[in-house]
Amino acid sequence: MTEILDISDASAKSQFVLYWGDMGGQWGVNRSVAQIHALLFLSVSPLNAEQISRELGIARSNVSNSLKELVGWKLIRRIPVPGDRREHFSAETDVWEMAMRIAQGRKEREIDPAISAISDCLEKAATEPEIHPEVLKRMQEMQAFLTTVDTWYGQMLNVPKSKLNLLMKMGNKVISLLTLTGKKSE
Amino acid sequence: MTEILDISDASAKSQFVLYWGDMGGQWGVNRSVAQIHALLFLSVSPLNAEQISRELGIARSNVSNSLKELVGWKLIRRIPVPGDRREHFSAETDVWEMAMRIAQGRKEREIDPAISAISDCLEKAATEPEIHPEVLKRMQEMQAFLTTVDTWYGQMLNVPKSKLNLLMKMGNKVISLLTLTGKKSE
DNA sequence: TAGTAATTTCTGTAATTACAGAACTCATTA
DNA sequence: TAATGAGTTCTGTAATTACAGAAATTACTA
Repeated sequence: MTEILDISDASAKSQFVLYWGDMGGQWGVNRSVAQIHALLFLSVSPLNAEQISRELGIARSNVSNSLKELVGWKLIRRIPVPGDRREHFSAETDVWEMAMRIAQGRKEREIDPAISAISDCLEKAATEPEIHPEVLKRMQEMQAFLTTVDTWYGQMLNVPKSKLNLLMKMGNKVISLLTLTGKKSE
Repeated sequence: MTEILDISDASAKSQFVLYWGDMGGQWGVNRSVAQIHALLFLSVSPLNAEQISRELGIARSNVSNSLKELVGWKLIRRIPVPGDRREHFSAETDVWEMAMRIAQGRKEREIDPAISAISDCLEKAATEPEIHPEVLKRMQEMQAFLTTVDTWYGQMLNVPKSKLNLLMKMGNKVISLLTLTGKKSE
């Protein structure tokens, strides 16, 4: 009988859950998923589906599907609670780790398919001698760009978080390090 | 009387437009908008709304709204064509520039609102002495993270494209430059 | 093996979003 | 000032997506 989440501190916390929920809209995640994620992110102990359902007032089935999606993004994971048959879930709370999981998911869902789609186009273009050279060039540039970004993403995902943090904190100072090679640009 | 786009090379090009259109779905852009963007991206000369409408078979009104949205993202711009009263549009074709415009838009629409939403929560949390310290900590970490990313984004947006390109091409090699400070991480 | 709790999948409905076509506005020219 | 062309806004419908509740499945317990 897991203790139901104490709601006495609901205000700031539940406000966070609500905000996060409809920001999900902007981010392309539906409200239920985003709310559940927020709730788990702020929960100090793992929650089961039933608790989440009651806490957020959303249907049990919806919770089930949303949890599946969050697990798919690796933003939450199943936590076995000894002596309790029900599945419990808790969220990744390291924000950097979280960001990297999301980045990984986006790479797979957004960039990779784009690259392969453009590859198809370029293949077909190769069979069209009459294609306008400028059109071909633009497709190629897009392809090259996406490939660069993809590779970069892939590399960054394997960089330890602390280094990433450092890198970002340095921000554009990093640029000066490169300026040794000092080409004029734009 | 602007010459209508020659469709003889339609296949690879129109395939690109179609692909791009439904990849828009993944990226959170609707099909019409994405298709129009793709079409303009591959067009060597500016197009007017009527041409776009006919070429893609979408309603004139829809084209009008979509163009407005693309202009809002600064991915296309109005091009006055001398001797033609109609408005013509052409897309940014520099892929780096394009990416930066999108990044800028996302920063404004996704990150900035998130930061201010969390600020609200933290403000409210400050008035709740009973709040669980761990909950507070997590909110703060999220806030700090988003702020770091936001600042970083802001700085990167002002870096010349060629440097960005270089930076990405170097990828994780950049990390080694920092390793001088050589902390062990994770 | 029957019974029950937990979870998932299915089915229909509600809500949202995308879109076409019509109506309208504004500018231009006759 | 009427007539025409371009562009936008409005209105209703279609398509999609989100979701609740029911039915079905799976896992455990007696």
